[in-house]
Amino acid sequence: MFAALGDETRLALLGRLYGGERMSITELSVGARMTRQAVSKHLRVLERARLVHASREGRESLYAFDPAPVEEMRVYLEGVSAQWDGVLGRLKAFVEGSV
Amino acid sequence: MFAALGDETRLALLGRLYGGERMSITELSVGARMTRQAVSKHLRVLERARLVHASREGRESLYAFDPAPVEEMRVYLEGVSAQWDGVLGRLKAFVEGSV
DNA sequence: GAAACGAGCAACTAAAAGGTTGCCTATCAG
DNA sequence: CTGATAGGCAACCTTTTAGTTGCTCGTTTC
Repeated sequence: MFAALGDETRLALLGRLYGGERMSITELSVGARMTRQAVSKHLRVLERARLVHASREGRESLYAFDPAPVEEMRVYLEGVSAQWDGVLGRLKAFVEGSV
Repeated sequence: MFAALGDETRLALLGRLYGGERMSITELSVGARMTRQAVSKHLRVLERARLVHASREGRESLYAFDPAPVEEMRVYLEGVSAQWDGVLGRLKAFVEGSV
């Protein structure tokens, strides 16, 4: 997931889908300075990371933002922060104890 | 920052520094199945992302985990989640209103 | 002071990622 | 039915990234 987000183009795509609107590949390609195929590839990367999902509708694939992974990451980082505070606390205690 | 975290090796390095201990490059290279130079390069990537910082001590560079960017990201994602809930709410209202 | 250790730098190779082009299929509109 | 539109697939090129090797330099240690 970090890898999927670690690309400006993909972040931009997510930004456009973030409004909640479902968009086709061609639609998403309009602003981008790259071909439809390139956009398509990026969307698949995002899809593999579950940040986005597609649904075929007639002749077009509509992509939509998927918030679950973001939420999961948020929760995970909360844990990281909390544990790190614990680590700092123990280090502080250790240093003070050894003076 | 996403790009920096989007690499297994670097995540592993962060994992080892996460304990709060400062470690030298050679120390960090021990478990890794790659050369010291490769580890060194990864550490610089992490350093550029401010996830880690080094301090020279005699002939060795000691690297330490830096929690600030993680915290920033956590806060940022909080905003993302909150706004997204807003987006969903508006969409729901719109759909119901248009029926 | 010499051997050993920790690390930096530069050049190089290999592999992966980002992008393009060309062609083909399915769907929609006239 | 025909033409235009949306997209998939595969081959290809180019740039970046991950990793290695060889050499050099400063710091310890004996």
